[in-house]
Amino acid sequence: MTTQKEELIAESCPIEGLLKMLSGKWKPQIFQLAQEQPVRFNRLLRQLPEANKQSIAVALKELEEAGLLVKNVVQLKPLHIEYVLSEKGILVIPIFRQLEGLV
Amino acid sequence: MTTQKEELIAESCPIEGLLKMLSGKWKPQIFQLAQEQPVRFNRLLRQLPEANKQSIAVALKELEEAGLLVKNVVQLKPLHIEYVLSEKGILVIPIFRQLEGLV
DNA sequence: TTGAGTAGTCATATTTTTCTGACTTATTGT
DNA sequence: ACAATAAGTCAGAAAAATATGACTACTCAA
Repeated sequence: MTTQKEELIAESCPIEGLLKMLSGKWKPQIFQLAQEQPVRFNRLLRQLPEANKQSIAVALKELEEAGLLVKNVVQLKPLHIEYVLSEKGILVIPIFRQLEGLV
Repeated sequence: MTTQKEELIAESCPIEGLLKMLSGKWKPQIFQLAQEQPVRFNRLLRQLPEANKQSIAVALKELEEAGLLVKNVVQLKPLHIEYVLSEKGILVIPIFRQLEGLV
């Protein structure tokens, strides 16, 4: 739950909110993997063997809430739920490439 | 080498390190303020009245370590220690402006 | 019917980050 | 001499993030 304090701070500093899109454990890695192919819960558990269910579930939820990923149900039995990059997510990629460039 | 459809990416993720430049409490705000004028410890305590000494000290140290700020001793008595944007810090600004633009 | 795959949730630890208040060392002003 | 400002440091407490292991609910193949 967001406190009053956090809201005031977020309003006063745009960068802070932006960084929260991808800050949090495994979120950068998941965002990376999503650039190659849609990501799925159980596959991520295998791709990131040191991650745990909980963190991956939280990361997927927050990446979706941040508008970087879109959740999508694939009609296979059993149902597959995949997360693909949103339009916004795609726009973010070249910007992070620039940041990588100046390190 | 086996042809693995599900590739393991446990270790390297360039974005992750980049985000750490500015993730941490008060670091985005301090970076913002540093774009206006050099920042100083005690002045930050007044500019960010909800922050505490410890966090500001840590933030300044880490922003310096990340190469975004440069520490500089001003020969006033008592000595003033100010932190100014580095070249790299200046290069980061327009990139974050782009990120702000797509929200 | 049993076992394995799908995608999670939940309560409880453990770990990491942040906060609090006392303390330091040096200089200036009254 | 004493209070105020500079720039911090430190230990311990509180809060937040992350990890662990058990559990749910559905489908498929043997």
